Amino acid sequence: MSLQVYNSYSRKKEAFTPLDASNVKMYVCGPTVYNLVHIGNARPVVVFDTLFRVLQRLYPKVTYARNITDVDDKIMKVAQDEGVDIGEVSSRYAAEYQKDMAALNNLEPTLVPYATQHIDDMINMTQALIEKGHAYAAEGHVLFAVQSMEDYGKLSNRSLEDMLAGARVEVAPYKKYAGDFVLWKPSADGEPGWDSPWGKGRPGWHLECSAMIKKHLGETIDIHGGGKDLLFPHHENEIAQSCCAHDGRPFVNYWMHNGFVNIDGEKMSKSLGNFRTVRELLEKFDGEVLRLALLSAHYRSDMDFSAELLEQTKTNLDGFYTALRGVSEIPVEPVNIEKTDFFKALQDDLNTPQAISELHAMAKALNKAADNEKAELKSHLIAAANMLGVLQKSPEAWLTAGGEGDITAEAIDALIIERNQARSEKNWARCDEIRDELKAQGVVLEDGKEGTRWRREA
RNA sequence: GGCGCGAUAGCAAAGCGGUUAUGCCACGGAUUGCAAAUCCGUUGAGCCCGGUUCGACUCCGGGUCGCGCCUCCA
Repeated sequence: MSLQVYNSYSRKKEAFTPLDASNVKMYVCGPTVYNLVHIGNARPVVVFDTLFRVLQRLYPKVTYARNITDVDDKIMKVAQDEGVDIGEVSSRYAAEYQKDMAALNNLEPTLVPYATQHIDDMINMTQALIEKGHAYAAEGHVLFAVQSMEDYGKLSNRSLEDMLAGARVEVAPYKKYAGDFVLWKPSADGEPGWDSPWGKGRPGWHLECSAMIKKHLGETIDIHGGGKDLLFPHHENEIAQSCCAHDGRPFVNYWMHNGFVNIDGEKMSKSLGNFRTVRELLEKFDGEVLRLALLSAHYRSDMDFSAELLEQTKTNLDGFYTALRGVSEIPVEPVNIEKTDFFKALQDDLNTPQAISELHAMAKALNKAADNEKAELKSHLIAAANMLGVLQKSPEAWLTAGGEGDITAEAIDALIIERNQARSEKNWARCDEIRDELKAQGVVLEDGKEGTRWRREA
């Protein structure tokens, strides 16, 4: 079976057929960089990074772009509060974002376009939209006239009437129609801005994605991803801008949206304040734990992020690493995982829970394997885990890594030597004493055929 | 008000119109000086009410509850 993806636009699972199989094009909405990101912001990154890995396995070349929004009112507010230039705020948090995403084993996208480096492209697109009768200038603003587009609202499945009926915002006086949205807005003195045919100003939020996609990936791309809260208005407006600027030619063939990360059943969001930053979670949990936890639910469903989930995920990873530790001397050989149930699960609209279940089956098979089967089974497990972006560390390092204040490896080894001496003398009382002492410090001893191993337990 | 999503065992979470999901936890057994790890096994499920069907957790209808979008948001 080939790759199937759920397309938000058709609201159906569809077979994936790229426009150009020699170069698949994917774009995912990145962050607005004005503070540290929370774990909910990390979900689309991990999800589409995983899809990126799957696509790379299936196609010779995949061009994956994930933008950075570095001009925005929230960035301006932070800059003003700190008395610095917006560039200082945005470059600082873009760097922090890069750091957090790398800690979650996300690959670098092929392209990371920045909004402020595409102002000309945005102005050009805005001009084209005005010329084609889809936009108008008013009081220093340029607005997109949604009524000029027949299919407006199709992605988010809503009609203009319905939207306006439920509108909770006042309509700006310069809008000809309440649903029109801003392509370009004026900047006051002291606010960041760029010269344009409509005066000094800055782009509206939706415009950058349309302009950057056109510039770097072309008029029509294969996959566009993001959180489901972007369906409306962001992605709806992107479609409007791009399709209308390109005389109705298709913009995106497959729209994909991930569900939310919840805390206590409620959406985590910066505005609600109930968020957990990736940075603070990384203090307690390895990036692989966060990543596997995010992949433990199907990407389209909402998931609750709890300490229990993370602890359970940590236990699972310990299990995988324990299986690998037992075969650490066995070399990895090249294997083809495309025919495995694991890879089939990923090809079925990125069914990561199913894939993880297959990972458990692989680990179990490895644990039970005869010596002559181990190399192949180990190689399969590692190749599969690579596809999910986990099990990237050495088992030894994973299982023995300690934090500050933990008993040192040297001290543990010394006690093990003493205990082995006691064992040879059958001094079981002393043996158990040492075991208990280490256990109290979170260290578990495992007596095996080839001597005593140890690992740390949370 | 409009549009949409979900409800699966103690917890997490999939597939599937009929045959064990899986993981964590719990319990039993093998193994071990004792453990750990591992293996084998057990308990335990599908919100409610109808309908379709030989048969429904799975399809259809109606409820109930929870969540989301319609405003910045991954």
